[in-house]
Amino acid sequence: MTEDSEIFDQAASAPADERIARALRDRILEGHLPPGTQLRDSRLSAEFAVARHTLRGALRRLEHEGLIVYPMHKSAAVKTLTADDVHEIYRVRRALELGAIENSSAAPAEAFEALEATVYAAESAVSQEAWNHVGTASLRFHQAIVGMFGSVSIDQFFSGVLAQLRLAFAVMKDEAQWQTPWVPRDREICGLIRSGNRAGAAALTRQYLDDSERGVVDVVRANEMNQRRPVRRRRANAPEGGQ
Amino acid sequence: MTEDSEIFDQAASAPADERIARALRDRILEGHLPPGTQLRDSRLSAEFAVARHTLRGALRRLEHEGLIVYPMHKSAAVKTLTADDVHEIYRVRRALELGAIENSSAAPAEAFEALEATVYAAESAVSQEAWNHVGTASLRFHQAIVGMFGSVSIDQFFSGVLAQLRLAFAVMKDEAQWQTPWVPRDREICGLIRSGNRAGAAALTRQYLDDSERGVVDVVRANEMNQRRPVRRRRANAPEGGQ
DNA sequence: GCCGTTGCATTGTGGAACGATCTAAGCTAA
DNA sequence: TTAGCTTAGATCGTTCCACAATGCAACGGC
Repeated sequence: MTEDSEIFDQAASAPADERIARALRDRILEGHLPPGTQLRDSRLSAEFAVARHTLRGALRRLEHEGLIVYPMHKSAAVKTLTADDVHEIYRVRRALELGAIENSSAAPAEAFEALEATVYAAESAVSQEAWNHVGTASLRFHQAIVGMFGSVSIDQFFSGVLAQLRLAFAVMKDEAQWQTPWVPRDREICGLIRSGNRAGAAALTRQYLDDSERGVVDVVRANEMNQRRPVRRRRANAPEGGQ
Repeated sequence: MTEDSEIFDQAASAPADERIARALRDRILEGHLPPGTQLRDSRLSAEFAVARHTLRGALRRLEHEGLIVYPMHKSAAVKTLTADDVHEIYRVRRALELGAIENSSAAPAEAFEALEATVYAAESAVSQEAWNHVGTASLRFHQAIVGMFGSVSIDQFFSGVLAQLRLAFAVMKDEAQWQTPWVPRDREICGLIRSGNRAGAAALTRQYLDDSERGVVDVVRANEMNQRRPVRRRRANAPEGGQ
């Protein structure tokens, strides 16, 4: 309810560049704009019916969030994760998630409730076979882990990092089957944290992150192989594949 | 040398947004633009001889870094830290600095060398009585602590948080005398980390952060008292005090 | 087949303009 | 006098247009 009204407010009164950034972000994270898709500002400004300046502002936002790259004098493009990017993401995950678990004795009760709620949501998504929500729900659990720090800036930062991780999910053929096995492990970690077994939870999480990183790197590497042949741009006024 | 050329390159070829953002950031962090200073885009665009669009881009950057506030339909202004802001900053510092210390066994040797170098730089600043550099040098030590994670994104994030902290330093009357006492404590923490005494280093750092937070909150609170009477804007074409 | 040249698309930035909105001054009325 | 309303000006948010700078791809010479 409060969340609905908040979304509505932002959609209505937010500045145009933020609205457009949100729209593009959604398209990217839903996988409708696969990594590598070129985002030409003239085309997008026409599509969203805003001036080029405004659209560029939205692209700058997404660039800062790490969802797109925006080189000088070149088109913006949806970021294609490299293996190094994935390693960096998991460096952050290890630092923050393990740190938050070590520190979980200082977390308030609400934070533990939030953990439970997110795991339950992920399990619900699995049982309802809402496969495309499973990955997001699982990430929300890990967001809740880091949320135990109680710091809004860390939450925002980590949220951006996980958004980048979803770039990798977006190119998976069968995301559902890849995501599902992690949920029981989330449940187990959640239980250990709530029971106060910090060392156990940390050990399990470390293993979880190692396994997950390996898996994601494999996907990214496989994709690198596929995209060895560079997609060449159309000349003149050809209608451009990627939407 | 390499750093010089890098700075030169950026100053020459970087987009105008970034150049101006850098200039304003420097002015703010040096204390030339005290918190609360209004940053009117029309005036600044004239001053920097760029279009308003370009300048607004720079302001958006600084807004994202948390150095200025930029409300809808109101002037941007240098951020005035509240006590809550300070608490948030120290939540981040506790999470990352203590986490990095706990994790320091996994850090490479270079990271320990970097620690040593930054502490030495701070001590040099003290002995050379370069008072206005002491605070920056000390913060660089803490940046180096977090650097032990080996994650560039965490480094960037933490760098932004410490920049916000410098907003509080900027309003201090005698920053030098405030900063100096912390350097010996930095030295002690550095020694404990390098000797592998993680628990000791963590305990000392925790106490350090508690003391530091108290001090900064006092400064911020005192400033809040002073600024109870709002500075009213000039009408018409009065030349505006700030900068 | 390789390499420089050239032309076009696209980006980077500047400038002017207009409506929207906020702030402050001025005015009216109790 | 003072509270409240009105109004004018300043500033922001956005758009449109223009032009130089840059990069990319096709073209042509060797």
